[in-house]
Amino acid sequence: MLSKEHRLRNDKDIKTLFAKGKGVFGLLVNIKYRPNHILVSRFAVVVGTKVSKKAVVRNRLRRQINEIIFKRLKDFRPGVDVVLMPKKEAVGKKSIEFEEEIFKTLKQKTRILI
RNA sequence: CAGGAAUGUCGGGUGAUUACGUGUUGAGGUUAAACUCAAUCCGAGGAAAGUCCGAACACCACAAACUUCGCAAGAUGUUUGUAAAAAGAAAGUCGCUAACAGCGACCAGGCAUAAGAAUCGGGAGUCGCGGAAUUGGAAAAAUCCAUUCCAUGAUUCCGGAAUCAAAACCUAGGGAUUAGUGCCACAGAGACAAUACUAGUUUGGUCGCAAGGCCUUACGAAACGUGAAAAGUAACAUGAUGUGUCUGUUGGGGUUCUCACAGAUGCUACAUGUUUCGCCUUAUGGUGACAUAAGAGCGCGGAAAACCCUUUCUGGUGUAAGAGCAAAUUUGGUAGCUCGCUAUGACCGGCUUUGCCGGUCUUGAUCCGGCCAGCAAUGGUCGGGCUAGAUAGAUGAUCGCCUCCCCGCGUAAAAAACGGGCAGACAAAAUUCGGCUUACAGACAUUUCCUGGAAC
RNA sequence: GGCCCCAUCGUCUAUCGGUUAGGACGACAGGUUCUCAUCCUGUAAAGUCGGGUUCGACUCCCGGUGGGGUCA
Repeated sequence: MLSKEHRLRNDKDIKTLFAKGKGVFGLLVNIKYRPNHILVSRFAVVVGTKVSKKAVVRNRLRRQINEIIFKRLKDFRPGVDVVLMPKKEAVGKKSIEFEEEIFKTLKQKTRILI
C-alpha cells in the first residue's frame, strides 16, 4: 500500500487530470498522466462498476496495482500525477502479468519512467 | 451401514518478510499544531449483500405554555401535543419484544388421499343354534345318527358414493349471511332472490263497423344436459306416479303386430322418514381463536391478491440529516465619537450561496459463561470481557508449515506410504441495532422423519 | 449512501383477468420482371426468471435477475 503522501486524494486534482492529462491505452490498463508542480509523484487507481459488479473483485484489482506501484516507486520520475484504470480483461490475472504489461506500455509510450 | 430431508453450530490454524489504518508509548519537530521516525496492540461477515420492514438516535415543521437574552426584529432552553382530511399500513388467537409484515405456543383450513374405522350391498365355504322334508341305518314305536333344503348369527373375500381419518410441511387466515357497486369468458333456460325468448294455441279485459291491435291467464316446458361452479350436501329405506325393456295370457281387434292386464327389471322426478355436511340458538370447557353436546328453525354460489367496509395505528426527513468555523451577497438594528455626517466603516443579528473541518468514536436494546422463571419465544440475576472505525475509503503482497478435502499410484477391497492440487464457496464495513429475503465449497452435531441394503 | 422507474418476436411498440398475444420495419419463401429495385401473397419468430391468488394470469400480489434515471 502506498503512503498517504503518494496518493492522489483530492477530488479536484483527479477531475483536472481527466480533463487535461494525456492518455495511454494498454491491453489490461488505461493510464492518464500529467506533470504537477510538487516534488512527489502521486497515484490513483479507478475501477469502475463496469469492470465487475462485485466489490471483492474491484478491491482486489486496486490492491494488486497499488502493490506493484509501491514496489517500483523508484523507477518513476518525481512530479507526476497518474491515474490507472484497469479494463474488464484484467480480472483474474496474476500480479506478475500486470507488472510486465504496465511497465511495457509506460516505457514505450511515455517519458514518466527514469 | 449408505443416501436424502429438517434444525442447529462453524465458515481454517500458525509463522516469516514487507506494506497500510486507528489507538498507546518514546524520540524528533513546532509558540501551539500539522508532520516524520521507532516500538507495540488491534484491524470485515454469516450473510457486511438486497434495501423489503421495524426501531434507536439526530434534526426539522406546526400548535400551546413557561424560562433566559435583546432597544427591536428575533434568538435560546424546557415541557406537552401531532386533531380532522388526504394518503398509507396492520388485523386467526394468546403471548414475547424497544418495535416489527419478526419470533414462540395454540386454533382453523389446505396437503388429503392412502392404510384403516364405521356403514351398506353381494358372493363363498366352514362352524354354532333353530325349523322342515326325504331316504338310509339302529328300531315295534318314540327317539337318535347321517343327508338335503330354508332361515339366522359368527368368520372370511369382493365392491361402493358421501362420512371419519395421523405426523411433518404450507397459508398477506377480518368482512361476500346484509353498507353498497362491479365481475364470473365460452357453453347453458338460468352465474343470484334464475325458470328466459319466439312461432302457435288459449282465459279474461279493453279499443275498433270489421280485419285486427294492446294488456293479461295458462299451455308450449324438458331441466336431460352445459359448465371451474347450478340455487346447501350425499346415501339408504318406504310409498305412490310416469315411462322403457323382457316374459306370460282366461281378453279385444287382427295376423305375427298392437292395445289391455299381470310379473320381473332399469331410469327420471315427487313425497315421507333416518343419517352425514353447513348456518343458527342454548349449555359446558377454554384467557381466547375455537371445541364438544343437545335442540329446533332455515336453505343464503365464487371472488375482497376487484373497488370497498369495519376495527386499530401513523406529523416529516434520514449522518449526503444536521451542527461548527470562514468568506461573499443582501437585509435589519444600535450605542459611542477618531474619521464621516444624503453615506461609509466598525459592532450585534437574520436570509441565501460557496469552501473547509467534522459527523459525537465505537460501552452497546453489547458479547461469553453459570443459576432461576417459563411448554417455548423470552425475561431476571450473578460473574467475567472490551472485540475495526477507514473518509476516493485501511485489513494487501510474497513465501513456508500443519491439519481438512480432492485426484493419481497402491490393493481382491481397504489402510499405510509416496506424488500432485492445496483452504479452493458466497462474498468487503461506511450512524448503529432487531428481523426478513437472496447467494453459498465444505465440516460437525441432533437421531426427529423418509428411502434402500445387510444381519438377527 | 438514499430515492424512483422499466422489462412483450431480431428492432420499435399495442393489450379491460377469458386471444391462436395484434401491428410496423426487418428476415425467409413464392409470384410479377430479361434482371434488380418497387409491388403482391404467404411463413417463421416473443410475454426476464421463480412462487402465490384465481375455474383461468402478459395483466393482480410477493421475491430474484438485468437495465435505466435522480439527489450529491
